[in-house]
Amino acid sequence: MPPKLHLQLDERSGVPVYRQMMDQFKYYVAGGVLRPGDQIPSIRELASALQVNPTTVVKAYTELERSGLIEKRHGKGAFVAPNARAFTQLEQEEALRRSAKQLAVEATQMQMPAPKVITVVREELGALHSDRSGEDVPVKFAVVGGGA
Amino acid sequence: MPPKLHLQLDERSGVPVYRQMMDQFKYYVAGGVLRPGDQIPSIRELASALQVNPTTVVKAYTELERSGLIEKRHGKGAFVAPNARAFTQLEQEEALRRSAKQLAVEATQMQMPAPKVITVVREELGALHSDRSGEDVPVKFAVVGGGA
DNA sequence: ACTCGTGTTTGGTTGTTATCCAACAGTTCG
DNA sequence: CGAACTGTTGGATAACAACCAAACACGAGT
Repeated sequence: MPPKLHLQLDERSGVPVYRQMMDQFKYYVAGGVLRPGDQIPSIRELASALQVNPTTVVKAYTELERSGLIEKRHGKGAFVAPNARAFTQLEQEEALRRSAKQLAVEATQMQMPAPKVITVVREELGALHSDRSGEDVPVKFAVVGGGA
Repeated sequence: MPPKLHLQLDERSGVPVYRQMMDQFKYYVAGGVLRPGDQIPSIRELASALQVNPTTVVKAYTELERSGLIEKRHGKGAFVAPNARAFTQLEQEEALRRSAKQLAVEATQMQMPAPKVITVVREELGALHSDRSGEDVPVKFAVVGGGA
């Protein structure tokens, strides 16, 4: 029972596409949305859905497999590895801290007051939480361009 | 009177170094820390301080000049362009929204509750605000590795 | 067997990123 | 002038990212 995934690529971020895909699978596993044994999109399927080259997905999946997070099975598909485990709350915090730090650096350089930063973050969180469209739509994966 | 800058490179972010440098100069100008006419580090000086190749700084400066944010003057140095202006509060919010969105995506994928996200953001903001060491140190630019 | 969807592999092309080295040229000051 | 800064330019190398295309191999179903 693979859950609905919502992978989001930002072309203008400068971050390699395969890295973005890797990161987001990691987050899904870290948060327990994706659990051991769950099937994830096939290489061709994901490549098609995200409009990227299949070899790019291959690279992401290969790296994820090398790190032990997923398993590719010839002829069957790709699955979350049996021993892949969700992060503890502490680990999740540390994982999120990287992005939070980047945000903090930018905000500080712009001399933006903390309350305003918090407001923006709240808004973005809210935007995603309310974005539960596609929940019972017959689409497994939604591609959302960078939003800009 | 160029203010003290605190440029921070994260090698593991996947974002090209010259892009990181560009972004941070943009933020400093956006927030009014860097103002028109202010001198910014020379190419060689910045390259040395951040331990990157001078040509990498050249690329960043050239792009920034092309976008009208700075000016390079042969033999004299690099300066914030006369017509470079700080962002309005609304523009600052929009600029920060990009990073905030990325943070929100990750948090959501990890199913992290909003309050916990806010807490982490607050902590990182606080860490930078208290990090005023090097304020009156005879160093113009501090290099801070990705922090991890 | 056949077919379809799966992962696998190979080779090539294109463009980007970043490095290193070297030389040239403008500015300022002693 | 000469020294010490500055930006400018060119060539070369290496690694990486992403694309494209074609073929090969495994699994499950008909």
